[in-house]
Amino acid sequence: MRQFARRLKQLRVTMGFTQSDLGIALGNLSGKLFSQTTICRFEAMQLSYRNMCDLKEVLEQWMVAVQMMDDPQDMCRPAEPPKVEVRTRKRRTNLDGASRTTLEHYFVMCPRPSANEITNIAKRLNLQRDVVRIWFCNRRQKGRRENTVVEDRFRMEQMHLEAATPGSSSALEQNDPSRPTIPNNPALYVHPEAQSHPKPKM
Amino acid sequence: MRQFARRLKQLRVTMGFTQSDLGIALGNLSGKLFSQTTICRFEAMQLSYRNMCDLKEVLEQWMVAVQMMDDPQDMCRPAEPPKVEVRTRKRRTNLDGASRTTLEHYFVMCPRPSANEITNIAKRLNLQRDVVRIWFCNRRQKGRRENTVVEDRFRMEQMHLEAATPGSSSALEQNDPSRPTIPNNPALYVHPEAQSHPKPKM
DNA sequence: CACATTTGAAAGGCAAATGGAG
DNA sequence: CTCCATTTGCCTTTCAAATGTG
Repeated sequence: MRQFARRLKQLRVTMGFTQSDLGIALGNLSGKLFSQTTICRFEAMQLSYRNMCDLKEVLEQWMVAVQMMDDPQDMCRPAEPPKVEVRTRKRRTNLDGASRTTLEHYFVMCPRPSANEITNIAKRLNLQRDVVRIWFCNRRQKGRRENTVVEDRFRMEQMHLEAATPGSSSALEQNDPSRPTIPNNPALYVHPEAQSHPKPKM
Repeated sequence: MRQFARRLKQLRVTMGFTQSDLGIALGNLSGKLFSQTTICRFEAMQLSYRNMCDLKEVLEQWMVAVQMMDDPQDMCRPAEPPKVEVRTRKRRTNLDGASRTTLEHYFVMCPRPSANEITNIAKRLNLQRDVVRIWFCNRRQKGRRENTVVEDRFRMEQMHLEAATPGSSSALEQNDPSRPTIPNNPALYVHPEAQSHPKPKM
């Protein structure tokens, strides 16, 4: 896998593609378009193993296709316009600060609005209903997460206090596989292959 | 100006364009294509005043064009392929870690290689000659910059020492308009209009 | 070439969108 | 629909490549 990521990057660069270009190329090659960010993560192996595997497939397709290309340089770059309209994933909405504040306001008043309420809020903010619905879902999720973290901290403090019995003060502090300390992407544990290799840093 | 930036962003968002989209749109509208980064900076007013003014022109063009568009949503998005070939600015080369290290190595040996040496290095690294030449230019520039900073620090320390004569210990320390402490973009001082407004933060 | 400036590729933060299960 | 885990991307920022002027 690590192998593959490396090869991919190499090919990409020698073909003069940016991560962004590649993402677009995937789009009008197999209909699955990706952002520069995702390509970046793939190359840096910052995705879950599953995720890596899924992406690997389309990327493989691309690698084959590109090498057969007559015009070695670009060709995939300008993004064919008439092609597929398979845009499956909805474009990420970008809520502006104002909308966010308002939503937040609604949230504190009622974190779980009814279908009707959602519709109203959406109308008032001039947003798609689903955007609002999803926002509340995500917002709740966030709240829960934060609570969890707090609890965890609390729990940890307790543990520390209780562990105040100096039995074996060996520096094995960070041996707690039950909560890996990784803040954001909790899925990113260890890839099956990833054994030692303490981050080659490049 | 601040006004304009705000209006631009608003229009962009309501038209469903991302910063990236807009950059591309400018490309196949007036031939001057910009990265998402630049658009971001414009909206955040993080460019020099001059720079802002220059960009403002093309952006104005876009604002007009978009509003006349039949298809309000996209249309400018897919990036027309046959259009202009005016790609003036060279695509930014992305040197990989290895090349960089090697170049750095050459640099310590000889920070100012002759034309021939440059050609050789380029050949050896399989890079465009100009890329190498420019790299050395920029590298020297960086070196100088760092030296300057170091010297400045040194100078400041001296000043502090000398200022040990407590004559008027009023807290006017940070009144040194000759060196504004801004590390990166030294051109980004204050826009003519920018008066107070201590960063609206959004 | 030096120096100032413009500009962008890649990476990071935050969170919007998806998908499976209830 | 909700919860929860996960995928994915918009905007941002950093570092430096490219440009322009003298």
